[in-house]
This record gives sequence, C-alpha cells and structure tokens, in this order.
Amino acid sequence: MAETDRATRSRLTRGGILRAAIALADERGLDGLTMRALADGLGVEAMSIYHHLPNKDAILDGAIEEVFAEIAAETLASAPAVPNGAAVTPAPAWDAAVGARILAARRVLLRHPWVPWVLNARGAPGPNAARHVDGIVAAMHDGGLAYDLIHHALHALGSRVYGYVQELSDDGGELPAGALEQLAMVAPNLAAMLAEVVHDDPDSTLGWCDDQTEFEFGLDLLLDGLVRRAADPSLPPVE
Amino acid sequence: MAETDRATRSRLTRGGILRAAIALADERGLDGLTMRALADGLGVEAMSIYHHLPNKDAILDGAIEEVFAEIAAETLASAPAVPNGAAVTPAPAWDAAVGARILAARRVLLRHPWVPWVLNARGAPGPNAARHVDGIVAAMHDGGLAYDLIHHALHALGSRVYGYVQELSDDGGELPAGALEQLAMVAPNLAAMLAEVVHDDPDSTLGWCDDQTEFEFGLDLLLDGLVRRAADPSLPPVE
DNA sequence: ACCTGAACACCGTTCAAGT
DNA sequence: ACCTGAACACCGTTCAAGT
Repeated sequence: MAETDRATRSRLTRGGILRAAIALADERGLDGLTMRALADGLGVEAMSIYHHLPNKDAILDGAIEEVFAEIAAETLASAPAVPNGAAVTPAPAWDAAVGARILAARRVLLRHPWVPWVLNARGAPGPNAARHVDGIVAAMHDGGLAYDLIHHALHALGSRVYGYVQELSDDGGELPAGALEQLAMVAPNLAAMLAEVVHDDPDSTLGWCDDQTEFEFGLDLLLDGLVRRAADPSLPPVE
Repeated sequence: MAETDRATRSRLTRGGILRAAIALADERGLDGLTMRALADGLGVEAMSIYHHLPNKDAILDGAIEEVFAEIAAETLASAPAVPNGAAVTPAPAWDAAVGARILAARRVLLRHPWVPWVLNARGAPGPNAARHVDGIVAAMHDGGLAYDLIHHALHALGSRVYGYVQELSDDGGELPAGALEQLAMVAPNLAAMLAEVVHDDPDSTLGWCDDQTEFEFGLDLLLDGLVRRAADPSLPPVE
C-alpha cells in the first residue's frame, strides 16, 4: 500500500517530503538524511525537492515542527490543557503539570533520536514549538510564579524544556577490560565512582539519551529548587 | 615574529597543528576549521597534516584536550587543589568548591565558543577531560556525598560540568518590530513573559552561551538541590 | 621521513533545459 | 507548473609520486 503509493505518486507535497525526511532520519540517522537519499525514497530526483522546500534547513525546520505536533498530541493525551479561566477541578501543582509536559515531549523524542541534534544546531523554529513552551509558561504562571522567575526557570531547564539533555559521558555501556584500571591512574575518584555504581541500563542503548531515572532526577532537582524559590523569594540568587 | 615563524618553519608538529586548529576555530568558527584552511595557515599542503594526525576527528579530540589543559590552569589559579589527606585549612563547602571548578571551565570556554559543539558531537575524549571531572568528583566525595549521589549529580549537571549549557532560545537579541505581537497570537503566555522581561544582555552576543546570570542561577539551583539531598537522603527520588 | 599534487567519493545547491 | 540532468563549489580522505 505504502509501496504503491510511493511508486505511483510522483506528485510531491511539502507534507509528504517532511514525513519522508522524518522517517529517513529515524531509520538511518541525521547523517543518512541527505537530499539525494531523501529524493531516492520518494522515487524522484534530488532537485525536484527544491520546488517545494527552498533548502535543506527548511526541511529540518519543517520536520521539527511536525515532531512538535506529535508532542502536542502526546501532551494532550497525558496532561490536560491549562484552563485559562477558573479551574473547576482542584488545580494540580504547577511543578507536576510542567513535569508532565516535559516528560510527554521526552517520550516523543525517544522515537526521533535525531531531533536534539537539530534543535541544538538550529533551535526550535516554529509555532508548534512556541506553543509547547507556551504551555509550560502558562502552567507556571497559573501556579503563581512571576514572569521573571519563569524566565530564569526556562533558562535553567534548558533543553529539558523540550524533553532531552545532551548526553556526554555515555557511562552506561560496558567498558573494555582494564579500562577502569587505566582510568584510575589519571582519574582515581571518577574511577572509584564508576566502580561502585554498577551500571545496568539496558534502556540507554541510544547514546544520545540519558536513561529515564537520570532525566527525572535532574528534572525534579530543578523543579524542587524552583518551587522553593517561588515560595521564598529571598532565597539566593534571583537576579 | 610569529609571521617569520610560520613562514620559515615548514616542519610540522602535532602540537603546532593543534594550536593552529584552536586559533583557527576561535577566529572563524567550527565551519572555518577545514583541513585545507588549517594547512593554509600552517603554510603547508592539506595532506601533510595526515602525517602527524590520522584524521580530522583526531585533530578535534586533540584540540579539546588542549582546551582542558587551559581549564586545568584556570582551575588551579582560582580553586585550590583538593588535598587528599586531612585539610589544614577549614575545608570549603563542597558545593562552593564544585561551583568554582565549573565556573573556571566556563571562563575558558568563553574564549573557545566552538568547544561545546565538539563536546556535544564527540564527548570529552582524553585524560585532561577526565582529570577535570575527577576534581569535581573528588570535591563532592570530600564533602561526604556517596558515590551513588555523585553519579546522579554528574548526570543532573550534564554539560554544566564542563562549563556550558547549549543555548536554544536566543532570547537576548532584539526582536524585529511586530514579532512580539505575532508571537502573542500563537503563544500568548510566552509573549507576555518576554514583554515583561526586558532583556539587555550585551554579553550574550555569542549565540551559544547563555549569559552569566542565567548560568549561575541554574548551577545554584542544582547544587542547592544536591546539598539538600545529601543532607536528607529520604528526599524524593534518588533511585 | 616527510611533503606534494591529482584524484575519489561524497555533500548542498545553481542553472539551463525539458515537458 | 513541475521535474530532470549536468555541473559547480565545496568537504574529508586515498593513493601514487616525489625528495
């Protein structure tokens, strides 16, 4: 079905190109997403794409926007929209509401591991991304936070707002034999820590993503600190 | 002097290549660091470099290691080494010691704005980077934190351990006229926040780096939370 | 041994044709 | 209007020579 679709339909659409780009990046990674490979998958010549999207950056931006549409659906399914009138049900704590939105985004990004790389390189480009952040700002504002604190909070959360943190250590994997002993010669404390922390995270096979526990730990750390500062503005360094 | 140096010395060295690579990336950005441009600056043909470094990734890894040597010097100048015996002077609070090390790294990265991109793409590769992390682990361990909590802390701090956070919003700049009104139609809460937060950060001209206040706010938020969890292990979600 | 020049296999993209 | 094919200006890198 999808096969005949692809074979018969030589007519390109912006949406079809973006969906194909997402599928290709999901499957072969960001390096596999080239204009020529994308055109190949669409049964078309590379240059045909330029009649619907101006350049590759536009494809990446468009693909990211599609992903934020997915995030919006996932958010709606798990976190109710913020009512902008009086709440009929008892309002949930704002930090739980924010956490739910962020974790919904994370679930979607786990299906599209290349997205963080594009976001790092190009930022979050369009209205769908803006709406995602807007929902978080709204939840915080409804929780009584001042815009100034909300602004600091967005910076402190950083990429976590979009559901990811760039993983740098990749300590989940199995180190080769003797690696720990060699590390101990240059970084004994780090080696001692790694030796003690038995690491069995079968989930962290994706190199980019930290495992769920670490993500939630860092998220709670930040949200807790923000809750405390919202309650007691005399706390350390807001401005 | 440096001119004649470059002109007369056609003899290449690994160190000289790495220093030239750093200077080139500092000056023209990561995209400007190509094998051909690097060779040009060294007064040599592109292929000559391959006799001293196996490939471009090795150049990037080597350059990062040089930068971590700079960080070590900066750390030594501002944060005393952790004594591994009994402290003669009253030991500083571990969070202050960790913060000093991280802020020292940040000062160095401000001189090399391309480094975060390489670290994101390739991780921190060598012994100098390991020693930097080791100093932070040591400071935490001396402060009485368990290795398990230290491990969580490293994940929660993420790239902040190396002195940076990837900036995504770039909200410091001047928005074009009417942009805020247009944003308000799709993201009213976000727009209201931006409207209220007058942003005058002349320092944040580097797109990649958040300004010092935001960096320290997020850092303090995390360190405070870690201090509390170290003092009261019954707190939320350690494991 | 160290350095060179031409060439290869890729990129994204421009341009002049085709229908 | 939409799509094509050749070509351009770049990459990192291989290879066969040069000294």
